[in-house]
Order: sequence, then structure tokens, then C-alpha cells
Amino acid sequence: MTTRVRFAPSPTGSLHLGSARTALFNWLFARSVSGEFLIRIEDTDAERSRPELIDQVFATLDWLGLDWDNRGDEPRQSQRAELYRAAVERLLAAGAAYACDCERSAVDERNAAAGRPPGYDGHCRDRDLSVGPDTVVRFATPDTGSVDIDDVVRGRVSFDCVNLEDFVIARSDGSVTFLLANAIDDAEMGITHVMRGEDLLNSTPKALLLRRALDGGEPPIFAHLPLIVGEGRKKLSKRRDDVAVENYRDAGYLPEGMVNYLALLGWGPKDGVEVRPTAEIIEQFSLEAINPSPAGFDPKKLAHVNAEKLRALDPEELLARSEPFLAAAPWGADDFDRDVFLAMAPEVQSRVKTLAEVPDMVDFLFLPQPLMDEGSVAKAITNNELAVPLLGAAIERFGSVEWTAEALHAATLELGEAHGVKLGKAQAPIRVAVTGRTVGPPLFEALELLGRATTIDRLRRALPPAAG
RNA sequence: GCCCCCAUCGUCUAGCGGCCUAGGACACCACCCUCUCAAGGUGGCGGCACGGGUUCGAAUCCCGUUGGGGGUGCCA
Repeated sequence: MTTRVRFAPSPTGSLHLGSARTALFNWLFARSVSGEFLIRIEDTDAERSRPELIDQVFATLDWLGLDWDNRGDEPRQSQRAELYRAAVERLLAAGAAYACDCERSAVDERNAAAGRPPGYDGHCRDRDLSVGPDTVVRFATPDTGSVDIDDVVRGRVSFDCVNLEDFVIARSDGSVTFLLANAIDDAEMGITHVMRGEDLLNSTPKALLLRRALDGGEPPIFAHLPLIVGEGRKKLSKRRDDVAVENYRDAGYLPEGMVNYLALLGWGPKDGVEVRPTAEIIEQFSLEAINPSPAGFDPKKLAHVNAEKLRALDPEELLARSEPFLAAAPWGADDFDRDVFLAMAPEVQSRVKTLAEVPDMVDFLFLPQPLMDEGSVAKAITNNELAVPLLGAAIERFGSVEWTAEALHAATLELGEAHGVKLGKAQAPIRVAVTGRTVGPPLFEALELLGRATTIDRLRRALPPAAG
């Protein structure tokens, strides 16, 4: 039997980091065993589901590079209502489910009055109500016995049936809930392994009970993934944390950076090599190596992994990936010179952690005039008594020096010596005059690319009027 | 409240009874390299939650405690 896994998002929001990690692990597992990775849309809740979000989820999975094997034919639970409804009828007919017209508040009151813990009390089990617009359908869980799950990452987990309340499988409007649709579809799609977040562990015995009641056959193997937690060791939340994968894309993270980092949350390669090509991660991946404890999301490490991926790109690739960010840069399209960019690319790569930082690293090369950073100007020019003489000397010297990074480097060194300072001090005012900042890529390479005329023009402009 | 899960440096992890005076990575600190800033190199800081067992031997196995988290919906 071929291994078959699924990722079953609910289109109620943009793709969440936790969901992306779940999708990734399913995908990694499927690819590592030459199995199938399928997608199913769990939109049984008409109130919350936003159909337009489905394409967004697909787009994000595409961006991450998680290809699925039923593309274009992803089951949508909202379109399978009849199938589910038939299952509800069967359960009803078999006496495995019953109608219930209890209001939540009534249940709570009864529990409070009787001193019982919260949860449905089975009030309607034997009332023999008929199903109608004012009733839900509940599944009658066994009163005794237990449901055991042999979870790949957690070992055997046992649930006593007495603690399993009679849960709702069909709403009063006739639609079915996730538990039922999920159990039916996993059986029907021939899913062999179910990998999902640990927050679903408690619902697993219910799914198993349903599957059994519906003669769904051998249950899948379960693997409940550790939750990804945020700052306070709590489940990542939309309020506190930046959880939308799209946000990371827009912030300049590489998909392979996200994939690599996410793969490290709850799993680690045996050989300890953390940052590596996705193909290798697939090779190394194994279900048994997933660890059960919650994993904290660390933006700093994500950034580091991303930076490593960025450095691994060749210049052409960097340019291509940077395109969206360069398009939003402050210079005109005509001012951009791809050859200049490509020449500077290696220096840019070792200095940025995200694509979003790329434009700022090269803007002075394409802008008619550099963006002058106030603090930098003050520090290196205004409040630097050596700035004027140094700049003046540079204007003089750069007029005739051979225009190569090497010669410019040597010339600036000599300029510094003549004024009693080392190269570090000597290049500072020149750097600010030409690039607008005290920090940036290597100066002399940049000057070479910029050309003699532009460089000298910028040096002149940096000189105070009186001195100029 | 009840049910379930988890527990190695701040964080991600290696470790699956002796190779552990616990290894790596991120972050942090120092030094080196150096035209700034990075990158890179070297070194440093820092951890098996606690208490009982089991065993010749426990980070590793068992029990308990404590702590954390998740679930407890006509959400998924």
C-alpha cells in the first residue's frame, strides 16, 4: 500500500506558521518515502470559511515549494454534504447517534446543579427526539472501555470512554462537523498516516470511535506534532505573534529559509547539519525522529537560516529573488543597472538577512544622489575636523588615480597617512559623502562601479559651502 | 474542575544504560581578520526541574512531585 498523507487546512485565515509546519512535515514524510501528499479543504463551517482564502493558501504552499499530488482536484468538504449526511443517517439508524435539543446554557445549569464537571451530560440520549431544525445530532460514545492510540511520536495514549462526552456530529442546519467529515474522508481517501498538531490529540479518540462505527476500516497511523510556541511558551497566537507565512514572504524571507527553519522545529537531522538543501532534508527526515516537546519559535534563528540561504544564492538568482523589493525602491527604473547590481551582489549577500534589506544596501549606486543619513553626516563630516581636508585631498587625488578598487584603496591609504590617520578613519568621510552612510558594502569596489565623475561630484557636494 | 501531552544550555536540538568531566546550532561576550558594517575563524558563558526507586552503572528505564502546555464549542 502506498503511503498517503494529507494536509487539511480550514480556510478561515491566511496560512499560519503552525499549519505550514504541519504541511511541511506531511510533505517531507511523503516525499521521503515516495508516498502521496494530498490536500483537502475542511470547510464544513459555512459561517467561518472564506472560499477566497483557499487560493491564498494554495499560493502560499506553492511559494514554499510544497507540491501536492491532487492539485486541481482537492476535495472540499462543503461539497460532500450528501455523503456525510448519509453517514449521519446510518449512525442514527444504528442507534449510534441521537438527536438533541439542549441549549448550552441548560446543560451548564444541570451540571452546576448536580455538581458535575462541564461537558454534555447525555440528557437526550434516551429521549428519542426526531431530527429537525432545532436539534443537533450527537454521537453516543461508549460508557465503558477505552480508546488507545499508538502515536508515532508519543507512544501509546489511552483515553477512558467515560471521559468522552457525546459530541456533536451534525449541526441544527444539517451540516456536519469536522470530526465526522474528517473521519469519513481520511477513510475514503485512503490516508495511511495522519500528522497534525498536538492540539488535535484529544479529538483523536472521537475520530477513531466514529470510524469504527462507520466501518471505516483500519485506522491510519497517527503522529501528533509538537506545538510551535511563542514568547510565553504558549501556542502561537494571531494577537501576540506574527504567524502569517505571507508576512514572512513579504518581509523578504526565502521559501527555502522558511522550510529549513520550520523543519528544525520538532525535528533535527541525525548528522547535526542544520542548514541544508531541501532535498537533503527529505533524505534525512523520519517520523521517529520527531520529538514530542513543544518548540519555541525563534525569529533570530529563522533570520540566521535565511541569511545562510541568501548567501548561497548566485548573483543572478539574488537579483531575480530581489526583484519585488527592488521594484519598490526609491530610484527610477531607468537608473537601475543590473551589471552594477550583479557586481555588488556578493558583498550585499554577506550583509543582509532578508531580501527586504537589499535595496538599502545598494541604493547609492542607482540614486542620482545618495540619501544622506543625518547621524552619519554629523559623525563623519560635520563633527570631524579632518573631513574637509580629507575630502579636499581626495577630490584632488581621485582626479587622476587609476580607477580601480585596488588603486583607490592605495590612494586613500596614502591620503590617510598624509593626515596622520589610518585607512579606517580616512575612508569614513568619503564613504558618507558617496553612500550617505557610515556603514555599507566595501567602499572602493563601490567607487569603481560608480565611476570617477559621480564620485568626485559627490565628494564636492559633501564639502561645506565655505570650504568648497 | 476533568481529560491529555510535555520536561537536556535563554531558544532549537544530539543523546535512545557505560563512549557524557552532556555534543552541535542560534543568541550573547571576547579575540583574530579587516576600509565601515557584515561574513569568516578561534575561544568563552550557559543545561540534564526535583525526589524516590531499578541497576555494578542513569540525562537515558519506572513511580511520584513540581512546573509548563493543550483540550474541554452547533471551531477546526
